[in-house]
Amino acid sequence: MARAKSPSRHALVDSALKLFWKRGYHRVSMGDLVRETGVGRGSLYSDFAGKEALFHACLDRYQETVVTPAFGGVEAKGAGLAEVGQYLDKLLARNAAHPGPDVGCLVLNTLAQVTPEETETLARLKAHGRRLQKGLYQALWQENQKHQKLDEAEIEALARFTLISLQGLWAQSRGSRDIEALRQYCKTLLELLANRLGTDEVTT
Amino acid sequence: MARAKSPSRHALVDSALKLFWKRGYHRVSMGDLVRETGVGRGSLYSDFAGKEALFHACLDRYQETVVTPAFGGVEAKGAGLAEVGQYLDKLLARNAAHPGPDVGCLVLNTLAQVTPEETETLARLKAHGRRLQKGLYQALWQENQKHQKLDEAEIEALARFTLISLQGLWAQSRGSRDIEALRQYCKTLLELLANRLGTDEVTT
DNA sequence: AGGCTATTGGAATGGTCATTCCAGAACAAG
DNA sequence: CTTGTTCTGGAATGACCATTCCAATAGCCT
Repeated sequence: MARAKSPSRHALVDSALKLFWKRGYHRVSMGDLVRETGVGRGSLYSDFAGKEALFHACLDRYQETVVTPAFGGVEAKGAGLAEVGQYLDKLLARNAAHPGPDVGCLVLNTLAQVTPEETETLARLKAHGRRLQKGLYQALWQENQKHQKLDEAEIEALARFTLISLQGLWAQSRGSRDIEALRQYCKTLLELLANRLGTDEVTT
Repeated sequence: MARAKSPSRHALVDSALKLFWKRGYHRVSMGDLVRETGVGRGSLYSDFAGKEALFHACLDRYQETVVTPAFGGVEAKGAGLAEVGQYLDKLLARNAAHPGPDVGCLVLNTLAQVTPEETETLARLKAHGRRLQKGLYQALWQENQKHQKLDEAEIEALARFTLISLQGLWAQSRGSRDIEALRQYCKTLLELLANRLGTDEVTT
């Protein structure tokens, strides 16, 4: 029936994801996507309803191939502050690997450009936030078991704080090449969290 | 010589600022600006070299009319953690005053959309970051005088952390209507800072 | 009023973009 | 090879945009 698709669907989405991530949704044209993916213009429109649908596929793939590998450790059963530290290390390592100004987080970049009308896109961004929040809550809860200094509401607040604060890390990484500043930020964040939870050293 | 300008130059820039702030640089067209400001198309181009120059004027005016009123207290001589708390209160109050999803911070919104080529714009954004960083450093330094728990390098790191973390607050405020979450974030941030500085209560 | 200058807003220009269309190429099966 | 199907990529379409131009207009001074 169908002829073998030249680049597999995953490869296609990966190429598109790379472009969207680097330049942001609005700065990528369909022409760019045709050039980058190697897939014909007509085929793009028969595989996806349009530019926005393709972007949604990219957001989903981003969760699988970027968020899960980095954040999965925090979501794992029994994870604590140490796993949060490892997550931060992964973010820093990715940042250091890039040559130019970093690309930051696809979700956060999109958030700053999206309009209230693009409800489908917004829904995906919110789901991402809930995912991180939940993972952080579990890890902090686990860590709190050691000394039981906080009640559940306080852990909830601390997880929320961490999530919002982390968004600053991504925003910052877009504009600055100063990796040392980012490293220092991560170190301070971990110290503050450890301090509040009563854990005095964090072993990564 | 010159005829009185219909809306004063400040009023013109204020109108443009409002639009840019709400919708972002790329989502505002010159047609929008003509409609909103009430100034003729030709006049806009004789007063400013183009859209980007007008935007730069808006960024400058943003510093004067938005940043200074909110952040000036932190920059004042002798300011400490209490003034940082007042600054956060002002941010929250502005957020609560808006009906729809908040506009966040013009500088941060722009940061997510700007390209590395727009050097003039980038320079202004970086200057903004330096301004906040400096103010925060001074306030934290002042607060640290009370108990002298930290050395200067640690204060520097704490100021950097606070700055990056605050960027998350603005990012978050764009996507969510959950003011309570923002309030909780501010509360937690202040507590963490106070804790690290040895100040146990923060009176605003 | 009459002349001068600054301002105006509509039209024209040249560009980019998403999306649609379609004629032909590439492929598989008979 | 022939037929039927899928894929391709260039061209066409219609929309939007920044910028430039310019004839008409509105205010100011003498």
